[in-house]
Amino acid sequence: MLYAVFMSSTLPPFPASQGPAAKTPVMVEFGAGDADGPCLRADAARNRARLLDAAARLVAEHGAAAVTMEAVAAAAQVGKGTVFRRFGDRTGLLTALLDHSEKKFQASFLSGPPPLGPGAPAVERLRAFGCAALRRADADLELQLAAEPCPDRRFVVPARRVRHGHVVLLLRQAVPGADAELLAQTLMGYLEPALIHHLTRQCHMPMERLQAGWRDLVARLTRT
Amino acid sequence: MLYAVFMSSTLPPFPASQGPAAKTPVMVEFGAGDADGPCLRADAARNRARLLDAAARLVAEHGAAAVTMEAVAAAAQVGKGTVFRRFGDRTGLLTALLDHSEKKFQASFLSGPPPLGPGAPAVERLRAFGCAALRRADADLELQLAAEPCPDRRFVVPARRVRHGHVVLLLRQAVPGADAELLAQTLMGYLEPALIHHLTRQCHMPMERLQAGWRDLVARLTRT
DNA sequence: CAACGATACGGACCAAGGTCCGTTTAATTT
DNA sequence: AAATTAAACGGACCTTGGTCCGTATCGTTG
Repeated sequence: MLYAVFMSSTLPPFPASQGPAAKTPVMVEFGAGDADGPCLRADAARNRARLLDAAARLVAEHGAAAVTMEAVAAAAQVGKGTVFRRFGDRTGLLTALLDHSEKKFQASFLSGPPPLGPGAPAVERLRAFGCAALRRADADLELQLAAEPCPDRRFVVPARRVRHGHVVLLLRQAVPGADAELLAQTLMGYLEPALIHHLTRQCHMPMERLQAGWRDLVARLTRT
Repeated sequence: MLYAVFMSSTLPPFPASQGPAAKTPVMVEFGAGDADGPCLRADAARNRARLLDAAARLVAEHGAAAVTMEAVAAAAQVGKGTVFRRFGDRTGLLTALLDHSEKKFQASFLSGPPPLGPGAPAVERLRAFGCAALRRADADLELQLAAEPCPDRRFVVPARRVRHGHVVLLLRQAVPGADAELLAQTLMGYLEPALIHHLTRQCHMPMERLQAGWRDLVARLTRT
């Protein structure tokens, strides 16, 4: 798969910008090791696990807003600096928390059974993709909202690039003549957590309406 | 005009959550006074002007990132608390900075000459609206990015509601059978400052492509 | 197993947004 | 003009994200 490199959103955050630019940061090696970050040192791995565990507990017990970097550090019995070294920033930590389910989702549309995975016609996959994405977003909306990065990073987030790439691919098949890039961005916009939150929680729209909206959207956009 | 109440995005921010809920906050009175905030006390008005002036100067000279609440307060020779009382928060201040041009834009599509204003067929107005919005966004992207509120307020911002309402109206005319609400959200998503920033500044797409994309989008969505 | 270099650790420190509340001042009433 | 009151003022203070760097630890090499 061409964009498999993007799958893990918890690579190394970026080797901590410590000291001036004279530290030869060893450049992140993609694809090393297995699922999680490429072979951390023993203590680092242990702390990472403790931190994620503590963060998850905080979310479960007091909501995403309670996930303060200091609170997490304290709950994991670890120094604050450690949290930042491991996850870069708050967004990174929250994203790591979402990583597992996001990867499952990715797997399902990259290589799962049709109509989501390969095997079904592009338009049908597109339909299924949106509905699945909506369901997934609805599941842990609060966390996804809290994990949203600042505006100028939002489109560079690995998870988003994977989804985007997928939609572009499907669109190119489904509607060859069009500007797939832009069409894909439009479709992705419909799946934005902030929008879903607004529509479902603030406007009280039922999920079915959003899904119908997505199907209609796909229909209109792919109509030749 | 039905949604004229939303036009000024610099009403009173919200009477500062001072003290417990026993202060009878007098409820914001819409539509009082003229353009700017409804008849402030003399000193308040003076300070407001000074603050906006100082903020604008800071943006011009050192970019939006330099617009620190303390920096603005200092530059305007005013206490920090004053800045917050007047504008609520950083987003409020930045939004106030954008208010003037936003109102001009609103006027142009609410009551300006066709094809933007009333008089042209809905689809045509929709096309014109997007292209104008794209141009406007491109003008002071940095500021608009910096003014973006947290995810769960993004859709409640007055300026956004005006635009949204307008698009819904046009869509209802142009494509009667559809779910105009959702279609409008989709279209609005294409005009999101963050997206425009990504496409033009990070992907180096020319503005013309974005505009063509918009026209295509409108064409597809309004096709019966 | 001792020495060593790379990596991780921790918490003091900084910056900036946001709140609080005692004091001052503009407007209104008598 | 004095008294009164609602509103505005200012800056100390709190919280939280993020940085820095001296110290401790891991894992490897001789």
